[in-house]
Amino acid sequence: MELKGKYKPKIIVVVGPTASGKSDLAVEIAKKYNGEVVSADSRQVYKGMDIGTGKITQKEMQGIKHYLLDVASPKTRFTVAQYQKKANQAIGEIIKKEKLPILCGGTGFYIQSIVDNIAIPKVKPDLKLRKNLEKQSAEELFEQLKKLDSERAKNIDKYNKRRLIRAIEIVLKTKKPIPELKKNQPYDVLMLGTKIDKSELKKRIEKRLKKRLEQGMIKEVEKLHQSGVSFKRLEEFGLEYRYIAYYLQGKINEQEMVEKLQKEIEHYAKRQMTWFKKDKRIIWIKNKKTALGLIGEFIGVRC
RNA sequence: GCCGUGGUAGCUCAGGGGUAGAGCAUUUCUCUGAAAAAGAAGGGGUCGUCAGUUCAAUUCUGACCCACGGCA
Repeated sequence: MELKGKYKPKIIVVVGPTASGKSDLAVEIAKKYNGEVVSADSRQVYKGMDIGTGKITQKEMQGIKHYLLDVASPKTRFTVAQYQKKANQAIGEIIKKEKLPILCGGTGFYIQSIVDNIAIPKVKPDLKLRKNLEKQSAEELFEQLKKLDSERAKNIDKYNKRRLIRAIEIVLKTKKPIPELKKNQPYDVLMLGTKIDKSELKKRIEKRLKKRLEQGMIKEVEKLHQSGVSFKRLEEFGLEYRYIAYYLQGKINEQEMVEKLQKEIEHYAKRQMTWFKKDKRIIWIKNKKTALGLIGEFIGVRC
């Protein structure tokens, strides 16, 4: 007999680009296999950001419990490190209840932080330091990093200030070079991807965008701003929040906003696919039935 | 019909005697506490057509075609 501790807990992961039907699938899986859903979305963690993020509604949840939604204020900055901790806690909780954890979302980095348990350097963001470094050019920052940590400098994107600043931040705080990225797999995962063809996805994005505008997406952003979320912060969130913020400030008109958003969301979906394509563990599924079948096999339940 | 302006990358346009650029779009990619963020690379044009001048024309000249505006 094998030791029980050797078994890794099984979790299901559902990924895919925006508007591809992940949330629905996750709920179906949960219903069929006694599961609960852990969201992996870097924007849905924020309270009050609902329509713009396409957050699942209470009704759509169909009684299935969802974790990692509404866990932070948009006035604060939520990071992967926090996500990693909270999501692992949630997964632990679900396992304790002897239910099936379903990790579902479109933020590749967040998914990776759980599935591969990446070791994120334990250096908290130092906004003051960042602001100071921000004044320098990418070239200057790169030169600095080269002196501080030549290894890291070798494979960093030397034009990307944000990355350079973070790298310098870590070296300055730890006084040590950044350790190589460690990965391990704490869970036994079945990764499923929802994908639809390009023209279909475009149509779905368009339809969804229209619907959400009718549902009061602009009002939502207005409300956030009134409650004290600055336009600058809203712009930082990207997509809906960024372009609606531009619109509310009169920087663009309504038509420009809608057109730009459509394109930007399409771009976003593509960037997501660039990330997910690399992960060969993902099984791209054509329909729900095959997905449910695969899961049945994976967890050893006959369907 | 006449006059004017313009016809350069998928789109909007810059340029200018030695075979071309920008922004957006498109394609591909990166990702170590901001990741819906932040970045990188590539493809693409016989410069409206035909002729003339010239060593050389996409650039100058002419005709023609097309678009837009004005006048009849």
